[in-house]
Amino acid sequence: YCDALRHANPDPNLCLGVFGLSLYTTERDLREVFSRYGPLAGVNVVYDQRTGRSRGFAFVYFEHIDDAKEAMERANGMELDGRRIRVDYSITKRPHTPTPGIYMGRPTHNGGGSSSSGGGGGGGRRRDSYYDRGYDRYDRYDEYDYRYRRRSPSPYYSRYRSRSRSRSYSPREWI
DNA sequence: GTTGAGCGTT
Repeated sequence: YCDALRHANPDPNLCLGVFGLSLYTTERDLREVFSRYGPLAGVNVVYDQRTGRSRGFAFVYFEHIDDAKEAMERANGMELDGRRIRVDYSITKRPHTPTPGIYMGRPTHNGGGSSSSGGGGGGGRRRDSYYDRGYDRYDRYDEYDYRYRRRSPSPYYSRYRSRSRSRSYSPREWI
């Protein structure tokens, strides 16, 4: 998407990215502003996982594409909480599926292993192209590692394995 | 009310 960001504007889309926000602009504030252009399907301010503060950008989902278009044009450059905001059609459509950040399936020694990769066996949800976008950049093991180091060698393997039956995810899908 | 260029988790 670097290309898309550098060059042309992303294609019109129900999801708008709003950037340059004040740290104090809330989803409610955004909803107030953007619902002027039409019904919203949702608003998501992106927060820093550690501090809990806004990262200064958000995503606004419209229900109708023409409302999204109008909002894009009218709200782009508007001032909000003392900041001039940028509004674009979103490139990414949705957040990544949250993962514990560690591979919890069985190691796939023998090449053939169980069913195909990429889909995963156990009937877990299949990843579609939405979820794959930008995946390798963000869903790194490293991002989560800081929470888990200094613990026993494989705490999650044992903990989650025992629980996994009652949970909805399929271990082999985690990274 | 740190900022500040940014396309994503609670």
